Amino acid sequence: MKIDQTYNPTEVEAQWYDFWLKNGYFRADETSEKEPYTIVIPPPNVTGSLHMGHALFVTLQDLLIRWKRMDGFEALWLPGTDHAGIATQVMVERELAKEGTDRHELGREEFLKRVWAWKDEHGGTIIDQMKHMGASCDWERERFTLDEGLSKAVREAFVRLYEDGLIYRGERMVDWDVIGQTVLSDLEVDREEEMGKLWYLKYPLADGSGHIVVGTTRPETMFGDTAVAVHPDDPRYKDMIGKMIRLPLVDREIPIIADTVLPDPTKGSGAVKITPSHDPNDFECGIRHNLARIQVIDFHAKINENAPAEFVGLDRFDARKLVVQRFEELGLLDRIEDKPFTPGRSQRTGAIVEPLPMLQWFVKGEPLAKPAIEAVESGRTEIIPAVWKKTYDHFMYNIRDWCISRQLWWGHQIPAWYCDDCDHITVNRQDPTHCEGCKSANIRRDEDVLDTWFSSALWPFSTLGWPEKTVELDKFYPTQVLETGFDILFFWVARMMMMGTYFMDDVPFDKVFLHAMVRDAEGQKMSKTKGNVIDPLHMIYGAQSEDLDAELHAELLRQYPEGVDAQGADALRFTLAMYAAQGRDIKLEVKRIEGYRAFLNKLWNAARFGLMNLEGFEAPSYKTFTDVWTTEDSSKPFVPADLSIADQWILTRLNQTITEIQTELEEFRFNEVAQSLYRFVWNDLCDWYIELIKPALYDDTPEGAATRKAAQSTLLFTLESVLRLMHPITPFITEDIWQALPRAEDAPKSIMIAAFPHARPELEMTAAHDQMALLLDIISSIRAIRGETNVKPGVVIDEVFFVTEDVNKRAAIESGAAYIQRQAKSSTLTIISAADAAKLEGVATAMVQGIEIRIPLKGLINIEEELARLNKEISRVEADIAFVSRKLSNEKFVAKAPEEIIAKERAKIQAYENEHNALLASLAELKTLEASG
RNA sequence: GGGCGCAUAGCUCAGCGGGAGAGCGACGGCCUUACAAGCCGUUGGUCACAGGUUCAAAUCCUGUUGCGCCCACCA
Repeated sequence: MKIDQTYNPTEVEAQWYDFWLKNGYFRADETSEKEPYTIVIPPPNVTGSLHMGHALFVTLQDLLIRWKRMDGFEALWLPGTDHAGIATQVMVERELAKEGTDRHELGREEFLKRVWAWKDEHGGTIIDQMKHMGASCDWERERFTLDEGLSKAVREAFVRLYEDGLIYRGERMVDWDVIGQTVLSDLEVDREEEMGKLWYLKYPLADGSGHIVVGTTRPETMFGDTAVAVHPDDPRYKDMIGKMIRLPLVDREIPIIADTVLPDPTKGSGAVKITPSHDPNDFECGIRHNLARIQVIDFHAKINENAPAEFVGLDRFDARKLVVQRFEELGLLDRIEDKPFTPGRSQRTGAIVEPLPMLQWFVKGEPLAKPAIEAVESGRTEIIPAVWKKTYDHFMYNIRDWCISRQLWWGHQIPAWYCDDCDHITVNRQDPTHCEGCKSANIRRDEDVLDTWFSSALWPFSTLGWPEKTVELDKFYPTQVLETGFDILFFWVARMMMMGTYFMDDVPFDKVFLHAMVRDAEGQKMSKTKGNVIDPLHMIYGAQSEDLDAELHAELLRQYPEGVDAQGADALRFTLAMYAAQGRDIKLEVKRIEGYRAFLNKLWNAARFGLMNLEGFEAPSYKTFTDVWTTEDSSKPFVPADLSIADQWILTRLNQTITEIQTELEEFRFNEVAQSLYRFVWNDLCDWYIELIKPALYDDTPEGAATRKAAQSTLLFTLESVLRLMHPITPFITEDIWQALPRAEDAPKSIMIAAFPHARPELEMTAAHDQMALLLDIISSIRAIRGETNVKPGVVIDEVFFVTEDVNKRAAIESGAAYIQRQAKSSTLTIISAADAAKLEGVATAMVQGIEIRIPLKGLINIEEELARLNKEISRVEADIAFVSRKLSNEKFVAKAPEEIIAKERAKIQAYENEHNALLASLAELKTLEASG
């Protein structure tokens, strides 16, 4: 049982995933008696590949699942992928374009075959990559939003919502993606402010009595104007209401109408051109006044034949220029103002969307939102961090109907049939053969598919077999936690809440944990154009410079021209957990991943040290040793004999760490979990405990056998326990080491099915812990004197004196002398009285927990240095005294502060004064010594 | 236009009523038989600014400034 001399993450991580998989440890049993703990994965795009955002959610969700699995729950992490309508379709279309064809030439059926082929070829990539992260998903339950079962769920949901009047088809103003050739929902349109212009155009009155000026940001839409609206109370235009305008360029007459809703006398010229076909406001205004709708921009953003000949076929922005030019030529351009505005852009294609009135399918927002709001309000579902609740509420209270139809082929085709002979629409669970209204066989199915997010909204129950009443659904719904990024709070989380409460009559999850966004070290979003992408797989397996893309990874190459070393999935996971403080951007630095790999190397070496010193050590039976974690039963306490105070100290620290981690996990404070582990492993276990027990371990005499065995037991127990605590974050290295540790026959086969530690009262050995803590303080203090007075590390200090009247402390020093001697490189330790201390000449002094430490110099210590050190100490203590006495002399403080605070301050000042006196005495002696040469 | 968040050590961030913490960096010293991917020590901060509440404020309240994000039919 040995492990390699150096920690090689790639080697360590190679074998264990298959081992876990083969043993079926990831499988969740729906018939189990155990309490369920379910997380559904946020399904990544099926054609995507792993990025840092995925790496973060895999880390956090796997952490939760592995923890709960070890903790005795029936843990289900349900994986799957999303068909990602537009994204996937666009990729295949791009491929077709290279072949010089397109989907229309291919036809719907052939095209879909191509997409499925693409999916089959590339769809496994991201799943495979998640496995490299260590994801312990129940792969046997992997789902795909377009698979048979989920398609059935989508169909059922659509039909039911339609039957219940919550889905309707209607003509509404929608945002059209002129590149993607589909409508988009509000959420898929991004708005970013840019500088634009506001053109003031003169529209001549038909009777020749003058003109009216309208302001517009979109002059090219004027071909579709069907009115100009003014406010009835606007004195400037009162007399013009009812008059006709002769619309320039198109030579058509349109009325000036009075409208109280739209025109704002303080904005623009106060008169608004009305283009019902190309502006949402104008659309509404058109309905109010029964205005005609003339579409002048087509679906490819070109001017159509409703405009004068010279404009037909022009791109809308070219047309804009020409319109302005013609107006200027006609002397009808009043003026131009600069004006910032925010055009809507398609999130996917970047195209400036064109608002158009179209017949589309919608889901009603309000009735579905109500119970979802209620669920969060009542605390049934808790959103963490709580700040997001406001955002959720704001969205839900202002929810708008959701446009769910898309003019794509890749997706769930809408189950609606239109009749050519009557206007009946058939919506059915089964494909109909004829019209439900007139029985005609001339029916056509709606060509459109559903928004991808419609199927995602059903994910927490569709993946468990809904609409069938399955055992899985019964066991695992509602899920316990939804863990995802806040960027899809509206797209996904809110909609799952709505659909879950509607179809399942219960929320889809108890808790929603929203994590931060992973960005680069400067806080910039990772993107190809910025060249700041950090690929998780490069971090895990390393990347030679030639593996890196000059464009994509420009920043990384700048930092690491030679490429990066393999850091391992464990180091990446530990780093991401460490970064996962609530409600913040994650500014990922490669250096930090390297730092945590060093931490894992530290753990590795601690284990190696353990193994080297456990040779021949027989592990006690699992049932009586490490198995203490499986039970709260105190009849099975952990009681190795002959524990040293160092042993008791580390066990107490371990127990304290377990307590901390328990709370931190429960409260999703993953960064603190990682921090507690880091501190315990590095500072407590490695820096102190291992050093403290070396003499005991190296002692193979018969007299030392008992303490040696106690140290071995404690070391093994501590290592074994901390591996379990770390396993949810760093599964590979912990398994690898754990498998190498001595174990009894009856131990479990894998750490991942071992029990997660809970704090145990019998490990809280306070007296020994405090005694050891005192010794550690003393050691640190002597080391500090050595360091600051330039005593060479190799030099042994002959004599160290301790002054204290406290019997307990005297006993502690006496019994712990060996620790001090070794750790602080000192030989003779003597406890003396204050009177004898006064006789010492030329000593360095320090104060620890009321104990004076005095080290005679005798050429050992540099006097200059010691004087400097003393003076620094003295001014520090004087500042402390001043601070506390100021507080204590404040009458109000003494009158109003709680008793224990005051008592604490009194004790403090006492201690400071003692220290001060000792230091002053030492200073005086030192000066005498210096004077005498 | 409305809403939310953030300003703490050179850097990245914890802390969120009782005397400012970590990691990295910097500086000094060590190849001490687990680890130089290491060990020992040191340094480093008007906790953005201005008021207020309190015996006590980095922490609570108000305002200011600077960044960031979200929502909004934005002539």
